[in-house]
Amino acid sequence: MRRDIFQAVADPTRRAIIALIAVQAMTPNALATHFASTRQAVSKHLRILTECDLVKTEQQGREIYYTLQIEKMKAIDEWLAQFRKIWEGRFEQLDHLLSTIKNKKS
Amino acid sequence: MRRDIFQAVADPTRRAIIALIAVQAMTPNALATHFASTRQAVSKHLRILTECDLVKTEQQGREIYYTLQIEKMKAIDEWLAQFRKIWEGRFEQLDHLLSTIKNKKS
DNA sequence: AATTTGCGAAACCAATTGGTTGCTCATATA
DNA sequence: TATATGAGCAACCAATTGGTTTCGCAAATT
Repeated sequence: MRRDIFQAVADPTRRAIIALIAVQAMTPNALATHFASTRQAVSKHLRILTECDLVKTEQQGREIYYTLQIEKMKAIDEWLAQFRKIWEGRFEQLDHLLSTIKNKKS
Repeated sequence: MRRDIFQAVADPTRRAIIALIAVQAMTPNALATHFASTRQAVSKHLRILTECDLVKTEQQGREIYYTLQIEKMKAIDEWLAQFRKIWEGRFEQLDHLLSTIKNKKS
C-alpha cells in the first residue's frame, strides 16, 4: 500500500490525532477517548500515519506511545513553497502598485 | 458532498493539475494531454477542486479555462503554522545549545 | 446546413476507505 | 494463579473514490 503524507493528512480524524500527539506522546486508548469511534479505528489511523513515517512508536510495558515525527510535516511545507512564492509575488506586485500610487500623490 | 482542501490535495493527479494551472489557466482538454486518463476523469478532478473553491472557471466561447485560486492554498499554510512553530522551536533550542557550547569553549 | 469539437452529466465498475465486531496475545493487577 | 487491561490483527461492511464509456448540448468550422 503506497502511503503518502498528503493522503495521511486528508482525513480530519488523522489531523486531530496529529495535533494531539504534537503536544505529547499518547497511547491508542488515550487517543480514542477524544473521538466518537473505537480504539481499533484509531489504531488503523495510527497505522496509516506510521506507514508514512509521520509517527513513531515507543513500547512501555503493555502500552504503546505514539509520537509525532514533526520533521515529516516539512514535506508539506516544501510542496507548499512553490505556491507561497506565487502568492507572495502577488503581494510584491501590490506593494509596487501601492508605492507607485504613493509616488504619484507626492 | 463535504469537500475539504486537504482531501482535494490528497490526490497526486489533482496536485499535478494545481501545479499546471498555477502557471496559467487551462482547459480540461489541455490538462488531459498531461495525464494518462480521459478528459472526463480530469473534469471530475476539476469539479472537486471547484467544490472547495481552489479553482475558478472562465468560459471563453465553448472552452472553459480553469484558474487556480492561489489564496485558498493559504488554508494549508495556516494549518501547518502550528507545527512550524514547533519545529522552529526545536531549531531555537538547538541554536541555544550550540551557543552554550560555543560560550564554554571561549 | 451539416459536421466537428469542447464540455458536463450520468451510469456503471473495481478498488479503497473508514468504520465495526470478535479474536488472540502479552503485561499488569487482584 | 486468576483476572483485567492495552494493543494488534482479521474478517466483514457500507460508503466513497477514481476511473471508464456513453450521451446530449452548445459553439466552431466546413
